[in-house]
Amino acid sequence: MSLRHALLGLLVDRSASGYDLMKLFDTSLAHVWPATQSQMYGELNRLASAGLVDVSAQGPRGRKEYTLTDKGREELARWLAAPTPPQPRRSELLLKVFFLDLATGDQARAILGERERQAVAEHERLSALRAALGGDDGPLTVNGRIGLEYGLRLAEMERDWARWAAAQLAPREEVAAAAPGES
Amino acid sequence: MSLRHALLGLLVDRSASGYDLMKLFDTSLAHVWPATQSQMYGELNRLASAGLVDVSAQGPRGRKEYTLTDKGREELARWLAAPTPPQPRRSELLLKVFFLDLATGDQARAILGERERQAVAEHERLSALRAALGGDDGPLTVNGRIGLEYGLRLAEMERDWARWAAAQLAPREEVAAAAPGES
DNA sequence: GAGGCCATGTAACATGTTACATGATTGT
DNA sequence: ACAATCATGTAACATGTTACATGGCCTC
Repeated sequence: MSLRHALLGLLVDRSASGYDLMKLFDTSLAHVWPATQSQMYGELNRLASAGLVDVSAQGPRGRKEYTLTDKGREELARWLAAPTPPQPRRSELLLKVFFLDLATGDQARAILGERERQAVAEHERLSALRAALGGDDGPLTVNGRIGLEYGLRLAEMERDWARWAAAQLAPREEVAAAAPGES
Repeated sequence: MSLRHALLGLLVDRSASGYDLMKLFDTSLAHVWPATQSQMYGELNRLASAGLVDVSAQGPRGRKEYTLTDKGREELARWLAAPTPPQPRRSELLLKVFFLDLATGDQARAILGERERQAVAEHERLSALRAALGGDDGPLTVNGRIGLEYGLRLAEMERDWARWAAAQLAPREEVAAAAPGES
């Protein structure tokens, strides 16, 4: 239920409408906690009902500006202090790897090769982002850099793993390729 | 919708009941694709309706043994050959990191320290598992080792990242700690 | 006055979790 | 006969996705 905390967090140093929060999300949190527009408007209403935010102003087109309440601030603090259980990862890639012997050698190489490319692309994307951050060192930038670093390291790890895994596959193929020639 | 493919995959080289599949899951796939009992029975019924599996035998206590059909085999092959889109990661840890400046220094250190411990524990668990696999080299063991290696590398990456991140935090603290003394 | 953005919402559906319900069979 | 295990299922709820609906405001 952490979309709730993401929204509370964004409201800490500014009041904003659902629409504003959506935009903020897309340019910041989207990569660690994707959420759709539907979800956000729904959650904001629930947040208001629960008294964690207030509708502090009504604007032009039915615009509702939300402001964090003390109760909301408390909830956010509680969440930050609470343990973060390791969440079970659901990975389609690893599921395919589990059944890799059901695929042809070409398919297996394609699966790993594709992931390697994806990881490289992701790494480049994040590198560019980090470069754009520049030498700033405000608290927000420090946080951002720490999160970014996670993504960079993950991408490197996946890239290297995919290469390694493809190499593990190779011997099997040599055997399969040699056998028909020998018979 | 990959629970479906996980079940099809498990049925490739054996027929089994829902109960059997549940057990198999818990001792193998659970770490890459967690699923509950409820979900599996439901999915098996849907799989049977769709003609991807057959109820090949009925046993003692209403036991239904499922067997993969040709259509099911095709669907599995199709899935393996289809691209694996990188799935957006939803990470509560990274969400907290994003808001790390809202926490006290102690809280921030606790969050990262806890993750470091979790990563170390996970690494130990997987190391033990790998040791138990031994020197076998059947196709299943090769797959298993590749998946395991992913987990090991991920755990190492998280451990190192958490240490690095904690170090990034330190300067901020020194400033905060030094300032009162200077005044 | 038209197109683009601002702004919020609903409906239908898919997926996943927890808890509960029910009962048969097997081994001791 | 009792407990453990086998075996399947339903109900309620939470979360998340996609698509659609509706309309106001602003700028050119």
